[in-house]
Amino acid sequence: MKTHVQTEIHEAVKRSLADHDVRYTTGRQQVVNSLQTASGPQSAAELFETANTVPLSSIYRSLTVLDEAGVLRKHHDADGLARYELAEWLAGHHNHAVCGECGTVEDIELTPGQEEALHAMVSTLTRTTDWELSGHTLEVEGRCSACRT
Amino acid sequence: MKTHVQTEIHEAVKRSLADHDVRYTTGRQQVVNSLQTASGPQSAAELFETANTVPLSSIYRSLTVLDEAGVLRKHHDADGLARYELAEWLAGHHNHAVCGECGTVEDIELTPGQEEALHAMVSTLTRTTDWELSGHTLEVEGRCSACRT
DNA sequence: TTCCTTGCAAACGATTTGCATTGGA
DNA sequence: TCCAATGCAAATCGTTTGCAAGGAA
Repeated sequence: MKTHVQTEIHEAVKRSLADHDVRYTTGRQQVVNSLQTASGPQSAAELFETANTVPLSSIYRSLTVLDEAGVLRKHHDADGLARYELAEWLAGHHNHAVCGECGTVEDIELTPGQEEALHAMVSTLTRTTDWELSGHTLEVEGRCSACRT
Repeated sequence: MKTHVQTEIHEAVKRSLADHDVRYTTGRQQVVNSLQTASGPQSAAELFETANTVPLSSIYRSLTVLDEAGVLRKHHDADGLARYELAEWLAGHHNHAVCGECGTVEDIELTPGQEEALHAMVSTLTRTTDWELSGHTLEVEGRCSACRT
């Protein structure tokens, strides 16, 4: 697993979309650009402000297509609002710290050793459940620096 | 942190609600009962089916009140649907397996040794972030037994 | 009595979709 | 050319809320 440099990302996305028989149009590129430069997961409304030449409905459709192609990772904040970020294979694996007070989500990185330990942990679960397990995320909760003050 | 036995739970919930100056009505008790016996986080619609003497809007209101009183834990599935479960201090700590295909969430328990390892991991994070960390959940993703067939 | 709570229906808001038009391979 | 993609408006659907009736302290 490795992180792609910015210029590589569009190529990688284009390939992924091609595999799904969809085009990498300028509207979709704008969405990827915004997500790439954003400091955290973005909602459709936020992306609409960033790239306001693209109508909201198109942004929703772009997000859906990109998500289905495995380019994005979708999650929801405390209010249920959908937020997207580039998928792990594009932006790298990371875990999340969720603020119980304001709902902010911040990316957290573990040491390779810790990630390895997590991975081993998940492996043992394969034996105790009848699921086919593929990935993991450690979600840590607490209060972010802003809410602590 | 300890798990309460079933009969204790209602007492604990009643006390929590009293602290927030709200009553523990029969409608709210039904919601807690359903959550208690469920195998995973429940949506308002699912709770409505289980306790269909209580109208949907009341279930929503009960969930909101119980959540604000710290009795419940709220999260969202892949489709953004809100799902609730009893808070950890009532039902005990556990982790989640999320099916990437159907969105089902199932509770997973780790061994005490694994939980200890996770806890240690979170402790080290306290030193590398400026957050005040309080809890953690390991989210494992994969395909549930039903979707594998 | 005095509030809190409930039921019902109407209102909301994020997201989706129908359909005619546009645009890229 | 041909079909995917777009824009706009209308439709969906989970969730919230206003208001009058019911209930517990």
